[in-house]
Amino acid sequence: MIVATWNVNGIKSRIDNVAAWLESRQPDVVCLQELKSTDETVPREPIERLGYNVATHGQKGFNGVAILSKRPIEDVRERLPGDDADEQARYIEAVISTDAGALRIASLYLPNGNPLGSEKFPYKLAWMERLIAHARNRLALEEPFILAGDYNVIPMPEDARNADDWRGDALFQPESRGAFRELVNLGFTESYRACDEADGTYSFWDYQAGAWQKNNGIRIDHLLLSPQATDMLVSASIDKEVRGWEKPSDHVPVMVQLAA
DNA sequence: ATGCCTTGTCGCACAAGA
Repeated sequence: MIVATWNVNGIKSRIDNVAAWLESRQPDVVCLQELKSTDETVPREPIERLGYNVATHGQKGFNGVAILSKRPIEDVRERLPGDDADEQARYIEAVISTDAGALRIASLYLPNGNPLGSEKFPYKLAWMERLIAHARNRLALEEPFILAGDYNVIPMPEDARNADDWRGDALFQPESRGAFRELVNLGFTESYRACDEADGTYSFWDYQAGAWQKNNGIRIDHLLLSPQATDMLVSASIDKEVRGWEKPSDHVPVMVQLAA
């Protein structure tokens, strides 16, 4: 089965691209981020027509995450635990039954954190601490579990075409990278890196300054696999050609194939 | 470069993104 994550930068503006990609790639489970829509205004029909169930946690204008699945979506939970005052729609988790048993999957949109010096950077770091605490609890269940989404973290210099351009950016701060490392080191496998894919393939290219044409990208969309999910890992890949489509998102789908 | 695009908003300029 194929499990993917894709920050679509507005589901209403991207619905034709999303439907075309679903139809051609036929993924089993897809985590979406940046819906920029409420639950009521997400265009479900073009997705459901292709055979997908849809679970959304939307928000007007900003954020918003979803899980699409050909199989039934069960036990849906919204919001990351740890801060009841946090109103931003950045996390949804559910359980999906497969031929190999139950798979727990989360779609997350980690805060950007820019600009440094604003309240946004400590919010990002606090959100990462909440994610680490929740992930620790989930790993204790010892089940196949995938944390997929837009992490807004460049893990290593080789995950950027020009790492020096990002030295002053929240996505490449030592604190951001350290928290990401701490998360992975709880026992997750960062699937794309683990599959030893070649450097130079990214998951985001800015709309500005011809970043796509120059391949001036960064790899910030990741699928983290629990040990039980890692046992099923066959391959990892990035559908970078989607960035060259008409009216593209600035992110492209990242995916794993699992033996299930 | 506070720049360069793109999306969404109780639009007619601005916030937010990364």
